[in-house]
Amino acid sequence: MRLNGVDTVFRALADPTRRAILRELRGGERTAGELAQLFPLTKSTLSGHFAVLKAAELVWTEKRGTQVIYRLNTTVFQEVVAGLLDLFGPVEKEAARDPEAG
Amino acid sequence: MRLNGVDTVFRALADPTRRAILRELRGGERTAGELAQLFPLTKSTLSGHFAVLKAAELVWTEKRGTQVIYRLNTTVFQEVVAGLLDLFGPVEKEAARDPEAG
DNA sequence: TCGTTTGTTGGCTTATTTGCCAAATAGCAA
DNA sequence: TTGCTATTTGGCAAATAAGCCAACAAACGA
Repeated sequence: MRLNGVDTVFRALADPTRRAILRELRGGERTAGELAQLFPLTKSTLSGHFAVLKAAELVWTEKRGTQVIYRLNTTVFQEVVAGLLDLFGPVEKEAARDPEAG
Repeated sequence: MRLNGVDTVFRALADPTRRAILRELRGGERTAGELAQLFPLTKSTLSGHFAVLKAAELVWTEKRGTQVIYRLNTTVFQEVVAGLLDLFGPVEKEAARDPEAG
C-alpha cells in the first residue's frame, strides 16, 4: 500500500493469472521463465503481469545472471488485510482512517 | 466467493468508487439515492457499481417502497481473507485448496 | 566477438470497464 | 389514470487492460 495505494494492489489482485502467479510463489522463489512455463501465455504477456505485481509490491525481484528471480512479498498481505478492515471493519474515529486509502 | 468466484469479488474491490461505497455502508444501511449523492457521478453510473457489488455479494439489497436499501455483507470479508491466505499463506496440502479459487 | 539464453519493451488488436444521457420501469399518491 | 419520485437499463464514447508478435537489451560461454 503506502506509496502505491490500495488501488494498485487490489487491481493487481483482480486478475486470475496474477493470483495464480502469487500462489505459485508461495512454494518459493521462481525465475520469470519458470513461471512463464506454467501458463499458456507468451513470455511477454507474463512479463507484463510481473510488472503489475512488482508495481503493487506484491513481489520482490532479484537479478541473477541472465535470469530474474521473483519472490512473494508477504508483508503486503498484512496491508491488504488492513485495507479490507477499512472496508468491512467497524467504523472507527474518522481521523484514524487514511483518507487517501480508497 | 463461492458460486461467484474470487474473481468477481476481487474485481469488485478493484474500483476506488466501489470501495468508497463499501466504506460508506460500514456506517449502516443507505438507499441508492443517498449513496449516489455522495459521489460526483450520475445515478446510473452508481447503479452500475451497485450491480457489480451485488454480483460479488459484497452487499445485500432490499426494496422498500420506491427505494432500494443497500447493506454491507460482512460475511464476505472472511471469505476474502481466506482468499488472501490462499495467495500469501503457507503452502498447504494440495487437496485442501480449492482449485477453482483462482 | 559471436551466438545463445533470458526477459523486457513497443506497437497493435480486441475485449472490458467506466462514464454519460435518455428512456424505461416500479411504487405510491392524488 | 396521471403525475411524481427512485432506480435501473440501453446505447454509445473514451479509457484501460490483456493478449500477441517482433525487436531489443543484458549476461554469459565458446
